[in-house]
Amino acid sequence: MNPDERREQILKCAKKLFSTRGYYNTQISDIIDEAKIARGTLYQYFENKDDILVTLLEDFYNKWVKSIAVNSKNFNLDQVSAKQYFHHRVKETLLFFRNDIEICNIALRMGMGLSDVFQAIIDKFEKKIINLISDDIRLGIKLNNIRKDLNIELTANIMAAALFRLSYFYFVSSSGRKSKIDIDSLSSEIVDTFIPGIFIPKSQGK
Amino acid sequence: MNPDERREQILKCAKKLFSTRGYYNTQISDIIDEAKIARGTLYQYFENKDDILVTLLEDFYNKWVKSIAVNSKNFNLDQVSAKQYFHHRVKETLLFFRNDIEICNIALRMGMGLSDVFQAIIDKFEKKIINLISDDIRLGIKLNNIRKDLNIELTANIMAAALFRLSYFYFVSSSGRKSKIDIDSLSSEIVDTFIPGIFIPKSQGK
Amino acid sequence: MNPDERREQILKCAKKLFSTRGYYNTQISDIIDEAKIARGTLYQYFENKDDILVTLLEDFYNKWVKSIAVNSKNFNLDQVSAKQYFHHRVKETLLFFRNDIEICNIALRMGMGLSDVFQAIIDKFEKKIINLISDDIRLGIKLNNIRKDLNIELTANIMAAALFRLSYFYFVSSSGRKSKIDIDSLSSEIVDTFIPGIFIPKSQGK
Amino acid sequence: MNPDERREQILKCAKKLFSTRGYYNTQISDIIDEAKIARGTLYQYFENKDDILVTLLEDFYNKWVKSIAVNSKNFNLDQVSAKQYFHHRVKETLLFFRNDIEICNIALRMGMGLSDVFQAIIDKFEKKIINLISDDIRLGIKLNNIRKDLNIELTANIMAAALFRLSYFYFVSSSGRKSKIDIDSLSSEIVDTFIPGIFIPKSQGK
DNA sequence: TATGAATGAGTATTCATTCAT
DNA sequence: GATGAATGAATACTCATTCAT
Repeated sequence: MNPDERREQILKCAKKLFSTRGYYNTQISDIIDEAKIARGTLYQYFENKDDILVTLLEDFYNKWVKSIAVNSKNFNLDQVSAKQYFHHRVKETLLFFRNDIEICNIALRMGMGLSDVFQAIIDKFEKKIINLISDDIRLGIKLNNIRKDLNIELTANIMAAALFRLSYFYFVSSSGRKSKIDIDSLSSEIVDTFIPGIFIPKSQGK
Repeated sequence: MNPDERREQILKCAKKLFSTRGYYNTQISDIIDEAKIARGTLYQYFENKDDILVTLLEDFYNKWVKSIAVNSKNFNLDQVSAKQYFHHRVKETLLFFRNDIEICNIALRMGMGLSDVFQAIIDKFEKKIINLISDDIRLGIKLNNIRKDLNIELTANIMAAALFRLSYFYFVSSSGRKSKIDIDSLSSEIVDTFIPGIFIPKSQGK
Repeated sequence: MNPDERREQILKCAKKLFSTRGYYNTQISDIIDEAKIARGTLYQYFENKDDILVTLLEDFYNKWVKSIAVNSKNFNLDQVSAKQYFHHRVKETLLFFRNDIEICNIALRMGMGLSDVFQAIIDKFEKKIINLISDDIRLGIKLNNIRKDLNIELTANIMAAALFRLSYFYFVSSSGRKSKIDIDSLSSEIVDTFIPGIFIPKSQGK
Repeated sequence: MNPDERREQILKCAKKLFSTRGYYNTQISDIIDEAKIARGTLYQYFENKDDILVTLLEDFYNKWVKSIAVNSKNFNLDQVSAKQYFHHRVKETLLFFRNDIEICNIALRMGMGLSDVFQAIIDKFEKKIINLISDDIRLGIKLNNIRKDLNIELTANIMAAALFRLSYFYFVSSSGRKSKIDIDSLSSEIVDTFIPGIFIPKSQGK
C-alpha cells in the first residue's frame, strides 16, 4: 500500500468513526484498530488528532466548492426556466450530500458526537416537534386549509429545520447585530414564505 | 443559599459553559470556578458530568412540552384563521427558543462545542452555502422571477436548513426505511414547497 | 436517646458494616445511613473513622481480657481433670467468639473487607485446601490409618488453620528471629501434634 | 525489557507493597514509583488496580493447584507409611507457602493491610491469646499432664489458629446450615483431637 | 446537641503523543 | 516507513472532615 493510499485509508476510517461516535468519543486507538495500522504510523501521516478532522472538513469544503463550480459551468441559464434552475440546484446539493453521508453527518453538525444518553433526549425532542408540526398539517388538511397532496413528513422537517436554524441564526450567531430582532415580523416573514406553497388559496381569505 | 438555588446555580453555570465551549471542552474545574463552589459540592448535586447535561436537556424537553400544552390551551381554533394559527405557532416557537438561547444552542446541536479550528471551517462552509443561495435569489430578483420584497438572508437560511435537515433525515436517520429515496422527486417536492412563496407567478411561464 | 445510647448505636452499626463489607469498603455515609443520624452527629461521638474501629477493637480486647479473668476465677483447678480444664477453656473461648461474631469477623482478620472479586478467589483457594485435606483424611480412614469416628470437616479446618497460621508465624511475623526455621523439623512437630489424636495406633508402626 | 518482563516486574512490585502496606493503603503512585515506570505504562498491562490484585491471587491459586498435582504425582503411596505421607504433605505445603511469603501474606488474609493503629491492637490481642495458651501449656507441663518436650510456641499457635478458624467456620461462614452448632460437643471434638498428641497418658486418669 | 451543606486533598484512570528499535 | 511500548499531563470522581445554623 503506497503512502497516498494509506493516508486515504486512515481518513476513511476516521471519517466513519467520527460520523458514528463523534469526534470526542472516537479515540486514536479506535482509528488505528479500524485502519489496522500501528499507533506510530498514524502520526507519520497526520500531525495530531485535530489534523485528521481538519483534513476531512477541508476536503469536504473543497469538494463542495469544486462541485458548485462544475454545476454552474454545465448549466446554461438561458435555456431553462427559473423553476428548472431551482430544481437543478436543489438536486445537485442533495446529490452532493448523499454522495458522502458520513462527512455530511459531521459537517452539518448532525453527528458531532454526543454519547447515546444525550442523543436519546435530543432525538425525543426532535421527534416531538416534528410530530407536532405534522399534527398541525393534518389538521389543516382536514379543515381544507392545506393541500391534500402535501408530503407531511418532508414539510414538517423543513419547518422544524427552518425554525431551528433561524433561532440559531438570529438569536445566537448574529446576536451582535445592531437592530434587535422583531419576533412578530420575523414570524410573518416565515409564514409568508411557506403559506403559498402549502395552503389552499381562499377566495375571501380572513 | 438553599439546595434548590445551589442546584440551579450549577446548572446555569454549566449551561453557559456548555453552550459556549461545548460539553467536551468544558471541564468540571471550569464549572466549579464559574459557580465559585468546591469540587465536592458539585458532586452533591449531580452524579457526574453527564448527569448535568442530561438534566439540562431533560429540563429543556419538559419545558418545551409544557409550553406546547399552555399555548394550545390558550388558543381557540374557531376564532382565528389558518394563517393566524400558523403565525401564532411559529411565533411561540421562536419565543420559546429565544427565551433560553444557551440551551437551544446545545439542544439544537448548533453549539455542541467543537474547538475553534473545526468551527472555523464549518462556518466557512455554511457562509458559502448561504451566500450561494443568496446570490441565486438576487439573480432571480434581477430576472424578475423572485419577489423583490423577499428577505434574502432569511430565505437563504431556511433553504440551507431545509437541505441540511432533509439530507440528514433521508440519507442518515431513515437509512433503514424500505423504499429508496428518489432524489428527483424529493427535489421536486422541495421546489414545489418553496416556489409559490418565493417566485412571481408567470402568466405564460417559460 | 441519651448520649451513651447514641454512641452504642453508632458502634453497633459500624461494627455490622465493617464486618460485612470491611473497613475500607464502608463509608461514613453508610454508617450514618444505617444509624439514621446526621453526618455531623457522628463526629460528636468519634474523632474520625479510625477512632470508631479502634474503639471497637479496644472494646473487644477489653471484654476478652475481662472474660478470661472471670473464667479463671470461677474455676477451681484442684477439682477438675486436665482434660476438663482444657475442655472448659476451649468452650469458653468459643462462647466468647460466638457471642459477638461481627467483631470476631473483624478482629480475627477474617472479614477485613476485600471486595467480592478478591474474596471469591480466596474462598476458592480455601475450599480447595480444605477439600484436599478432607480427601486425605478419607483416604486414611479407608486404609484404616485414621479413626473412623473423626469429624472430617472440623479436622480439615484445624489442619488448614494450623498450616496458615504457622506459615504466617514462622515465615512472616518472626522472620527477624535468629535461627532459621528448619521446615523438616517443623513438619515433624506438626505431624507429631496431630497424629496421636487422629491416627489409629499400629502394633508394629513403620 | 520485553512486555512479559515488564508485566512481571509490575506484579512483583505490587505484591511487595500489597503485602507490606495492604491493598487499600497502597496507591497506584506507590506501585509506579517502586517499579520506576510511568503512570500510563501500568495501565497498558492492567485494566485497573483491582486487576493487579486479582491477577496476583489467581496466579497464586493456579500455582497452588499445579504444585498439588506435581506433589501427588511424585509420591508412591504404597511405599510409605501413613505418617510419612502426612509428613510429606505438611512439608510440601509449608514449602509452598514459604516460597512466596508475600502472596501468602495477602492470600491467607494475614496481611490484608490495616493501618498500624489497628494492627497494633490486633497484635496485642493475638499475643495475649497465644500467651494465655502458652501459660496453660506450661501449667500442664508443671503438673505433669503435658509432654515436657512439646514446642510450646508452635502448639499455642496451632490452638489459637484452630479456635479462630473454627469460630469463623461454624459461626460465620456456615451460619446458614440447618443444624445449630452445639458448642459443648464441638469443644469435645476439638479437645479429643489435641489431647492424645499433647497430654501424657494416665493409667488412672482423674 | 444535632444537622447537612460545603470543602478540597487525594486518587484512579484516560488518552494523545513520542521515540527507540 | 512502520512499529508499539512508554509517557505524563489532564481529568473525573471520592470521601473523610468541618462548621455555620
